[in-house]
Amino acid sequence: MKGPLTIKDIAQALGISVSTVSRALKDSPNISVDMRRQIRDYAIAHHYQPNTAAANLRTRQSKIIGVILPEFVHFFFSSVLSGIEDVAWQRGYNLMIARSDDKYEREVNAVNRFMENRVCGVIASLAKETQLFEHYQRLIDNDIPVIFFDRICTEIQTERVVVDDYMGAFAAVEYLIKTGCKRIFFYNSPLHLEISKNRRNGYLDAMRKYGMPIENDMMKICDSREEAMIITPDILKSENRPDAFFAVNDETAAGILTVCKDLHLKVPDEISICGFSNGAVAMSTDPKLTTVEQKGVEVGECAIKILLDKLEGNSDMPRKNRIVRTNLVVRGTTRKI
Amino acid sequence: MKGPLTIKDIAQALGISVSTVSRALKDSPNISVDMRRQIRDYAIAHHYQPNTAAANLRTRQSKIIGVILPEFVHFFFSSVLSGIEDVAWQRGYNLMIARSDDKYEREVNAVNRFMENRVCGVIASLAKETQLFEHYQRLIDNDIPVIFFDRICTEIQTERVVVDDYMGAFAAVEYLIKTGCKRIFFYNSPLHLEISKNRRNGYLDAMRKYGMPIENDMMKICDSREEAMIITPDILKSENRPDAFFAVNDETAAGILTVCKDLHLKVPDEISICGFSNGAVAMSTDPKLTTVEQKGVEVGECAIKILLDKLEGNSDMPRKNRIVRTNLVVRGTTRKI
DNA sequence: GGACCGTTTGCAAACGTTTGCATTGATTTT
DNA sequence: AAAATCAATGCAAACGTTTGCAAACGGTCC
Repeated sequence: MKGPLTIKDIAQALGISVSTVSRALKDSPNISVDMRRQIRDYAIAHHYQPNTAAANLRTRQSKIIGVILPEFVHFFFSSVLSGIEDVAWQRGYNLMIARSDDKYEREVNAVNRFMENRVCGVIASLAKETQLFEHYQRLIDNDIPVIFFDRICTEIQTERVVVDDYMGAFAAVEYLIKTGCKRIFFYNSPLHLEISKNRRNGYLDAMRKYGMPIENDMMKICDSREEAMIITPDILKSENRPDAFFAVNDETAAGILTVCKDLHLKVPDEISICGFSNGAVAMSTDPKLTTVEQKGVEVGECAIKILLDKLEGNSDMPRKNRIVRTNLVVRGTTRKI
Repeated sequence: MKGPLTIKDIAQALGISVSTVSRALKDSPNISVDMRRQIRDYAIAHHYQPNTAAANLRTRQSKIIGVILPEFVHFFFSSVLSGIEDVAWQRGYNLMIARSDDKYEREVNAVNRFMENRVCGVIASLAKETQLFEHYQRLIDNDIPVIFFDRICTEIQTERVVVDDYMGAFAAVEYLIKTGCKRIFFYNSPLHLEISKNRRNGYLDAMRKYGMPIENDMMKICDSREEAMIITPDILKSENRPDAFFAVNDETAAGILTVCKDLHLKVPDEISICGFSNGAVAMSTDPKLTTVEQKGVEVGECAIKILLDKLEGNSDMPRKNRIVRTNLVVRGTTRKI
């Protein structure tokens, strides 16, 4: 019946009042040092664990931050989560987590639950499906700051942290061009995502800069290994086949690579391939994948730092967007310069 | 100053008492249907979000379950998390998450924070470093059920869910033997982990069953690509070199594969390789990796189902351990039978 | 017309904290 | 010697729920 030890129990045991215990436990200078020591000792000896729910109720603010990710089994997203966890942990915050599974409905549900649990802030990357944003607006309206990363929402006025998709794509395509590729195909994600637009612009600008002809069917919507395995063979068998692919993630690039090998096309001599992410698969293919490194951990750290600074009022920097640089990791699926 | 809408606000607005509102919102039959409708409508119209912290305080039990993982950027662990999230979500529970980073200290800290947040249960996989378990015992002592998975703790009396490491290893090694391998090396994780012992036993029993000679230096402690890249070359250059490797995870297996190719040894003709996990890298190597599939999602689902059933008292099944079967996925790094 | 009953609602205490303010002694000032 | 100051502690209300119990109401029964 009796739950865990409370400050009331401590007060009773020591014959003092709860307020004294409460203050002593937070090292208030109002309490004499030996009283503080006495209380602290008792608390430790009896494994006192403050009930944060009660404290939160009273102070109307929690130390829980909500994180919404499209997927967990995903190199980039789990890296971001690692980054978030690391600094949240250091600064005494807890993480509540939800997975949208790229579904709008689940995302809305996650937001609702976070509100019910009175998280003090939210970090999110949009589900692919999501096109409405009132749920996030509701958070903002309730003074719960929201930070978007990667799959950001431009319709809501809030901070964002993204990877430099434009420059990543630009640099990759430029490298392909400089190593002599003439016909560079681009496999991209659906275009309503900001990241897709930015990568597309990077691709296009690089192509234009070097006066490469661009045809519409050089750009495909394809962002998984499975899709790549399906659409790539036909493309490679056409008379006017590409001599390079730039794919939106490493899995897709790996799929392309597999198809190339099946068709006995030499990589990188006949076909160059470049991915995006630099996850575990990039090191496992043969040859190893040239790819754009996306520093997930850094993105996560950055997002939570912005959030915590905002929460704690250290927002000396009112900058709204933060761009984490990408960099091209050249390996075996592209030629040398 | 005024925070979110409370039942008190609703009561006031409707000129009724808070208890009526509270009961109506939980569809108590004590409240007349039109009163219930009225209250519900108002609540929805004004986006009422119950304050779970307050409710938890009163009822002394939360709907938050704590999850401790060694790592997030890890195919198996993130799969497990996915499984956990999925059924937690369906059954109305929230997830609080922590990463031990394989450090004992961080694990203890995570447990403490979970206790402070009054999670109703914990699912954990031990950090590699952990050899003391009083922190988990403290949870149990406070009636917070703990379920271990994969890296389980045998010193604590609680439920566990593991993958069938023994049979996974046995089947893999048996397959290698049946395809003609004679000298099978085994790269394992440190032996204080239960999973390592079980896989070792699977390896040994399979070897014994077929009368294969076992030498001590055929078993190495090596569970990362980097280590594999370091120790494997020497092994392959020795006069009495192995003709097969069984590795404790896919990354390690991929490392071995890379070394083999560097040394121009034909896989699988001269050397067979089998991994463990069946993650993304298993599909990306060339040839694709033969590996023991470890159904992470299933493990996660299983763990949380056991936990929730226990919490909700549907523990009609008092079984303490649950073993999720593994199965051998034969691909290109082993010969055909 | 009083006793009884069932349905619907309200009262008030509790959950474990935090915190403004009051109280208590002790010490210093006038 | 009374007044003022100060440090240390206690009182009590509040945070937003839940829930046992009492109250009110209308009706039914004898």
